[in-house]
Amino acid sequence: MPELLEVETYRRQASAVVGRRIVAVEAPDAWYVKRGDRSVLEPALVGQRVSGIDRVGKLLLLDLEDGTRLGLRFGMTGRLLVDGSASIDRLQYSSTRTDPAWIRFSLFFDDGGDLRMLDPRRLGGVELDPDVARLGPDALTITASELAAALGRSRAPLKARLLDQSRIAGIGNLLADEILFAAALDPARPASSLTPSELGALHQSILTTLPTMMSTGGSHTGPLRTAAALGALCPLDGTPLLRRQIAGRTTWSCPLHQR
DNA sequence: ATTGTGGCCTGCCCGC
DNA sequence: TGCGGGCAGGCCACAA
Repeated sequence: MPELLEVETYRRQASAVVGRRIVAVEAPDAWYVKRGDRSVLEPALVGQRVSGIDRVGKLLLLDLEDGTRLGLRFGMTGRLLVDGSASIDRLQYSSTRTDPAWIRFSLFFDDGGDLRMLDPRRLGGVELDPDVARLGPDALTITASELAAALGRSRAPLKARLLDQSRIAGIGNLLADEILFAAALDPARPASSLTPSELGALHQSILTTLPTMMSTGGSHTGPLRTAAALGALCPLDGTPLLRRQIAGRTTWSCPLHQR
């Protein structure tokens, strides 16, 4: 999916619908509605005003005036359209086209506007009152002690823990690689093997990498990803980058400075 | 309990 | 130009 950065962009964009009243719901793809279908969504949503927009990790939340929350998950290829326009018109590994057949879910508002989800691969979905407690602290604001707790005494690869949404919410495959690259840590290191200073470096890396990449344009704009695409040499020391599968995901790292 | 694997879906790109 | 294979930013159920 879009990772945390893209969903944060969606959140800002979706704030435009706060205060509007929902007058209709379109859910043409039953698969896309989790834990229910349109017959459950429609009575829960129609007639209600959107009171706020929230985000936890990669989950976007529309708060309604009666306390109901609608969760939007974007999977790997989901995009958001508000009033017909997109804040992100290009997603890595998704299409740049806007095929109407890919509209999986729409809300229509009393002012004539709408909010739509476009998702070619259908890996996202919408869910009424999703269980937010299953998510760990949001990566954008995680504290050092929360990070230490998230890694715990696990022998699993460091990267696997960073990707575990129940431990830390929001980090996807590309962000995990960039964070570990900037922290000079080997993604395959056991999560519990970090020294206090390495843990501090990892925390700093999360808190600086995310805002930096947010400002440069998203999860695919990091130095590591860029270098991997260009010739697979480490931008810091010129060493050929390593490409491996870790936690089941393609993983890029520098074998020299990431230890 | 923790950790790893496979599957879900579909579009796109590359090489033949 | 057409086609098959491989790839993909996520998430969940399942098994060891």
